[in-house]
Amino acid sequence: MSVTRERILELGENLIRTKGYNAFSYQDISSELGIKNAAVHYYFPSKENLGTSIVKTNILRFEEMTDNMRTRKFDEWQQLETFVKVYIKSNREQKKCLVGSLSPDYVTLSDTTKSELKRMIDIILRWLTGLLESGKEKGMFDFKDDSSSKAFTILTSLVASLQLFGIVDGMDYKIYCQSILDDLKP
Amino acid sequence: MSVTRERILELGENLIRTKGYNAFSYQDISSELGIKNAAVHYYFPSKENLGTSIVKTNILRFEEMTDNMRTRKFDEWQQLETFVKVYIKSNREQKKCLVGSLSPDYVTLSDTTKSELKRMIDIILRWLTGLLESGKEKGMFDFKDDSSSKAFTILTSLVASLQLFGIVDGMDYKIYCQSILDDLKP
DNA sequence: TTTTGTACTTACTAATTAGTAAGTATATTT
DNA sequence: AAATATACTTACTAATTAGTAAGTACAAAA
Repeated sequence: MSVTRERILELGENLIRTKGYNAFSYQDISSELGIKNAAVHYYFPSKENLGTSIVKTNILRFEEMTDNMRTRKFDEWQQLETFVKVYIKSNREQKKCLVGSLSPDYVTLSDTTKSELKRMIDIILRWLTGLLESGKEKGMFDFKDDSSSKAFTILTSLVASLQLFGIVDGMDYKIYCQSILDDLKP
Repeated sequence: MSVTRERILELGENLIRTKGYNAFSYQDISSELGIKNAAVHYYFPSKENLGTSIVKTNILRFEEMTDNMRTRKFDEWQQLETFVKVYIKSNREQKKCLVGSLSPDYVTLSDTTKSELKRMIDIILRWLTGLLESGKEKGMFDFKDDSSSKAFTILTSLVASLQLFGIVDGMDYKIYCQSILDDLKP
């Protein structure tokens, strides 16, 4: 794969995760990479195409992470902590996560981007639900709700906390994430 | 106050809460109200001005709600339930809340809109923290964390759940909100 | 050596954007 | 009756947007 293509993907993702989908333009990308606007269209004919590709890339990255944890036989706590660390890194870089960046703009996205985003959220929730379920069975986690509700609560907490931490001050993100994890301790 | 001005405020808020700040235009408002684009500028010279006015209006509305609950001597559970009902109504109308709509676009907002949004979030969090604190003292609520962390968790859950409920299916928003409330029961 | 494919640039278009300056109709005040 | 304020419209500008068609430089394959 072309290095320029990968740079566009990476920069596009960063732009979505800082400015949002509807606030970034092909000019933002081309000027940053020192190429012309038409060069971006050469790799990604439309913004819809670029957006969809970015989501697809993120799905693959997530699946690589979970596959990797499974082959390395991470237990439920280790897997959850690894997952949370992704958000801690995002917060350190002053970025939102892709789900938290695109979801509020859902109605303005094209059908293909919509369905990839939906797929991404489904994949994350399915993984997290399974993790909570098996962790609960083993007595590693304790919570009242059913696993899919709890998965949804944890995901929404992480997603929106990245959005709000860029605004409110006087809070420590790591400590906040730790409280999410502590809440699951038996 | 002019009826057109109020219509613009209401429609602008709805547009922000459905399409997002960077996806709505003065044309969206003028065509819907059957007036000209310049008429919107007559009431709100700039988009920044309109955005800020919408946030200010929402702060007033929130303060009216909490003042009203205080004068009617609502207990902590009643107050929390009333607060949650605002989100249930939003979800029914397929809208996000204003905080959840504007926060992801924070970096793209003007300074005045930024500071009003920050003020709105601070006011909500301060109220919710106080509510949780006094409810905990009275033994009505039970939770591990400190009140301000718990307030933050509840707000983020509500904010992001409105964003994600528009995408994932097969979940009942009322039941989800109930599980947030149940979680606080002693 | 010619052809072909890759990776772009040049040069544009049509649409949309926020915003403005000047005019107009109508009601209210003086 | 004249002046003034309100609530707009008309008619525009300058900037930005996504997107395109045609050309170019260069390397690799035939």
